[in-house]
Amino acid sequence: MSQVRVRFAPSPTGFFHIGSARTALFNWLYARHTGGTFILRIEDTDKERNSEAFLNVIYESLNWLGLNWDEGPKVGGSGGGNHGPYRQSERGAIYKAYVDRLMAAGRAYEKDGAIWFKLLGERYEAFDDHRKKTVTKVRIPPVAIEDQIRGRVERLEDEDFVIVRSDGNPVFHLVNVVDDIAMEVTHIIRGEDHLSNTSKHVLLFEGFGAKPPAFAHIPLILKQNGPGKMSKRDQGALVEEYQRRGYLPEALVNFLCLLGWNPGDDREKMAIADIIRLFDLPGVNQSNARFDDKKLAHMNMVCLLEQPAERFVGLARDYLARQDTPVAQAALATEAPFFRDVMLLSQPKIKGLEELPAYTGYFFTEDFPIDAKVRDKVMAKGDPKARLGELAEMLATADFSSDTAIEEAIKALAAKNGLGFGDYQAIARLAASGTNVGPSITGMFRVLGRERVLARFGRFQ
RNA sequence: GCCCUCAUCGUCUAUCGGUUAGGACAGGAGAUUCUCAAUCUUCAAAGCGGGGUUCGAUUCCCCGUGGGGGCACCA
Repeated sequence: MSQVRVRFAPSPTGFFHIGSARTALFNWLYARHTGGTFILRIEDTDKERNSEAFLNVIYESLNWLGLNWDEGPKVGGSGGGNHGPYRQSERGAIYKAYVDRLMAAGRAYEKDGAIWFKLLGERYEAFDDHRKKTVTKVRIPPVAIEDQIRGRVERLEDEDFVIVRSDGNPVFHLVNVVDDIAMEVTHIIRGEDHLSNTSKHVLLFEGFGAKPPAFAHIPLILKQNGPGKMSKRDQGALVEEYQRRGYLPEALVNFLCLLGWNPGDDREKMAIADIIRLFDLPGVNQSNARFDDKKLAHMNMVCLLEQPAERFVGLARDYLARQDTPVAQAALATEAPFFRDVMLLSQPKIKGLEELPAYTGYFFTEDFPIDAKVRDKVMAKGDPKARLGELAEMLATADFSSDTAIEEAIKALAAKNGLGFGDYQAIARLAASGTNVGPSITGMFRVLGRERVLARFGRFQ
């Protein structure tokens, strides 16, 4: 029975946080690394905040990240295992049975309408400074765990605590432990914010006569600016935002892996298969990590550059299809080969798919804007109108079949007039695209085609 | 206030007692190029403080300081 079973247990709040994503990721990696089972369990005991739409946020984010679960909701008919149901809202009877066992064993009692877990030891009264009242304490030895990441951690738990509220609802600590026992979870990989809860959990495991699983508390992700851990309200905290902005899931996954873990050498960009092979719990860092969107953006660019042509064109199409702007509509309405050419011309130049509309807009309409500031700057130097005329005349009969053919033609023209390529470049770009940034003008001309280029030159004032 | 935990460039990190303390992102400079990116070269940038242990500590121990988390009939 050395089969690893790990679980990711989010509660459906309507948001899928970057920190949750990493917790899910580390659990998933460990399961895949060990050939174990990755369980998705929904902690939806808070009925007020629970809804089907909120559940979908979780499913969609996990799916997008590629973190498939072996047991849990939406897996086959029975949840992919015989440990279901996997939503806590459907496990009430199980919790009740476990609490009854505790009561029968004298490890739980009722007080003020709630059910309390009973610590076994000498009792005494003490004044609690924080709560400003006298409480009953219990003398027991501190609870010690051997954390897979932090080593030995000891903490004293010296008060009975509530496990079922007076309204009949079981509390987090109880359901969490009961489910981990019932689902035969072997490793609990969770955020460090739960480290202080672990003593309660261990006591509960023992109260149920169960051997506590291994614990691994991973460091937290701190917000980019300001103090504290990242929370849902922080800029860039939601997974769906990256999905919406056209980030590649493998880029986010790779980035998240590096926040608190590394392969032990200088490798950063890695295939997921390699990460799975190299990942292990003792390799996880102990200190919190600050989120860095610049590094994420860089990782995304690296991934984008690596994409095979057809995949990139597909990604670009998918991204634009979600935009619902005139530019995106126009782009999608063009012939597939033209669309493809434009995207492949842009692939090595952009840092993210979200730059696409602004970067390629002028390819898809004749009604593109002319940047006034750029125009002023370009027109102020030399005699751009004359250069444009010479270029138009030459291009009317030039070979448009390849970038190099166009390049040679322009260079020949420049040489003939005792000028350089640069004397033609700026005005040609401005007339053809309305701006001063973009792919090489030779590529731009080839893709636009002679007719369009000359027409744009002709219209340029 | 109490408890737990962490500590290397601005940021993410490597180093498992002996290194010119390495890499990446961000930043500076340069090269290249038809612009902008990318790319290449290059510069700047770190062991929180104080005690120990040791021939020798970034590395091990203690104290302090600082950061983070937790102290509910929230999850």
